[in-house]
Amino acid sequence: MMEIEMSKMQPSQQDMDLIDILWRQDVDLGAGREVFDFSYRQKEVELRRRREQEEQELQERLQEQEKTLLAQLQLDEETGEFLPRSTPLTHTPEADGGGAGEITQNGAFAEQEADPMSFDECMQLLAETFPLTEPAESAPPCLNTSAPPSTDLMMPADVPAFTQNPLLPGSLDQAWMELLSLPELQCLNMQMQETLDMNAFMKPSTEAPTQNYGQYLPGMDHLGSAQTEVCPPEFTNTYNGSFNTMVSPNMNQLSLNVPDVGAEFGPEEFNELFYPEMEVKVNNPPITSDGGNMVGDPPVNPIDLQSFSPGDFSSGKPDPIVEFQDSDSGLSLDASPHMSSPGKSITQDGSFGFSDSDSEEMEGSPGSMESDYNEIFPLVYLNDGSQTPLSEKSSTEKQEMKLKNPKMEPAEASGHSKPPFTKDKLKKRSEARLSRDEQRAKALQIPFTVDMIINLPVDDFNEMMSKHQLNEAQLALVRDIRRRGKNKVAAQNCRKRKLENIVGLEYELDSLKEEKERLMKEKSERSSNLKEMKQQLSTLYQEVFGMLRDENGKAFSPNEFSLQHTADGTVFLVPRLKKTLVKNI
DNA sequence: ATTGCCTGTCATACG
DNA sequence: GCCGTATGACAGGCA
Repeated sequence: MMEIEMSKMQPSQQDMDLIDILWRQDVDLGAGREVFDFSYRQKEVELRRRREQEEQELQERLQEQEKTLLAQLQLDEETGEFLPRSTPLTHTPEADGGGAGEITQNGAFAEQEADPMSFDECMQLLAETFPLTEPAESAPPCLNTSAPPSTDLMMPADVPAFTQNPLLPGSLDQAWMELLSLPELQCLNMQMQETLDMNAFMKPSTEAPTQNYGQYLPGMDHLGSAQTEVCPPEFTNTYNGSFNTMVSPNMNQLSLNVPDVGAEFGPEEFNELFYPEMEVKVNNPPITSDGGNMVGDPPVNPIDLQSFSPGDFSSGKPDPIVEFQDSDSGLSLDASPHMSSPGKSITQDGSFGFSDSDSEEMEGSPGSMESDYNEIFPLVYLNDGSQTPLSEKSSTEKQEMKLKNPKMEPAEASGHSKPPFTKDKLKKRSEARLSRDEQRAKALQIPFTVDMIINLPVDDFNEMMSKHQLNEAQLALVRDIRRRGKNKVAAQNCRKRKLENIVGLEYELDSLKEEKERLMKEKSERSSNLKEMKQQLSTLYQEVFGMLRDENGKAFSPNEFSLQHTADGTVFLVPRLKKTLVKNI
């Protein structure tokens, strides 16, 4: 019993691997890791417990900070603003340099005598002084309702940066820094980071594109950052919504506020908000000392925090999301409507729409016909209608084309039961082949896409051809393309069938071998039985024959007589000579 | 450099 | 006879 309990408490590495695999599989279903991971849940409970304890300490610390903050301020009775006291209590970050982390911009942690004003009084004062900060929150001195972050975040959008409020500079920064530097919150941040990444990955069609265009589209980073600066409310809402859904319920409001900061401010501001100076973070004693029980956990990386901001992911080190570009998602970038959007457009080298293999091919054969074609017709490229010069085509034909294009290359797309790598290679080769034909078609200025040429039914194909005056070379090329395309698919199907036949024959061969083995065994058994029965019959014969006597009580000679029996079981003693005679007769 | 595999293409046969 | 399909054979790319 104890062992079972222990095994439950400490799942083996194999169990953890299994859980991990199952979780990764179920992520698509929207299930979170915590559903499966026992240790994860346990960790959360432990985290919650520790967090409550830390909250207690933080409350006290924040009270201290607020007191020191207010101690440095004096109320301007004309403007109603708090102004720094003339007494130079503050230290600029530069002055602080890499010094003790306790001393920050406003000297929040300066070791001075605290103002006798209570924290509640301070909060009351703050609420009265800053009407923009929604005093309704009037803030019990609890972090969960967290006056500091929320007040900052609720500044109107036209207040450009957090630091522009001279009255609430460093102490709140410091508080947030400390909050985020706590080991538990580091852990939470990392979990949030993971979840955020996963969330972005799981919602590529709705949120991820708008969030990540900046990184997907080189040269458009400025757009991303601009978007960050003037983050539209729906964007922020979307982001918050997605974030809120992914944050575990037991995460307190403090954690929920974090992405708001990122959404409200750009990543730079976000970074500054939490890390006005790296030195402060690095040298901040509470960070390192409090992280004692999280040995090995790296400190919160500003880049990690940056990923909370929806706008510009491109700055700093590569975001994990970037990996998704290379991941084998099974999505064709060429097929993606986003990629054909004006954002990508007819790009730098005019190679819009060409696959990687196309590029490789072009590079691999610099003097080839394809590259020449590319020089001759740099932009007139036939890409599934997006760039086709099909101006004369009727709308019905275009619609037909749109309907038919999605099912192009069916044998390549889905019909194969080959291993994935084979499929990928097949696709790559197919793209290369298509690109050759496309290059040729482009060279001869054929106004159809290769897909159309190959996949249209005969009647439609003929109709299409009849509507365009093509010269001999164009006609020949079009028919070649169609023939090659169809034959290619046929060859693929043929090979597939051949493989299936081989597999089927192998299976049949195995079955026949098994059957043969079974029959041989059965034959052997029957032969053995027959032999045994013959032996028994011989024994019985001799026994019966030996018991027979003639009138004189003499035994019959086996050379002269034999026993024979009929179907009804009657046994006769037959003289051998006689029998021979009878037989002869 | 060789080899085996994969794929595209051609030629041909068949329905 | 045309078209689509099937298949053997060949060539080229690739690991």
